[in-house]
Amino acid sequence: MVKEYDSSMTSSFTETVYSLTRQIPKGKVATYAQLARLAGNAKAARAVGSAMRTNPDIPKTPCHRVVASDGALTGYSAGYGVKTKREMLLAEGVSFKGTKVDLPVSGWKK
DNA sequence: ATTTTGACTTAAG
DNA sequence: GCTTAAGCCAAAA
Repeated sequence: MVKEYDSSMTSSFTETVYSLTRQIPKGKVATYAQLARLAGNAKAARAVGSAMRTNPDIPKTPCHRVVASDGALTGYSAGYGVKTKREMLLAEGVSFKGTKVDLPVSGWKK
């Protein structure tokens, strides 16, 4: 039997980020810096975005719930870009402040 | 192994 | 409030 590596056991910074992203409750949003910090590297916010860009599975990893440190919606590989991202968050009950997310209200944890 | 790039963040003008 | 510059880390070429 060929040894198949368990996708849920891969030890990588990116995998950790995916796990955290899946833990984001609906109607809430987390920032890249937040995930980076929870992943172990507070300064790896950029790497978090790179990991998301790899984006293995959309329904499995709600990357649309991840926004910039200021609540601004950045990039998005699916749909029409940030446009779709905003619609998805809005549909989940996330509060918006103009073009950005109201972090104090819809921010993940506090 | 080295270089490039990228869905970031903060500071300064 | 927006733009530019520099700093940071990790994955891909």
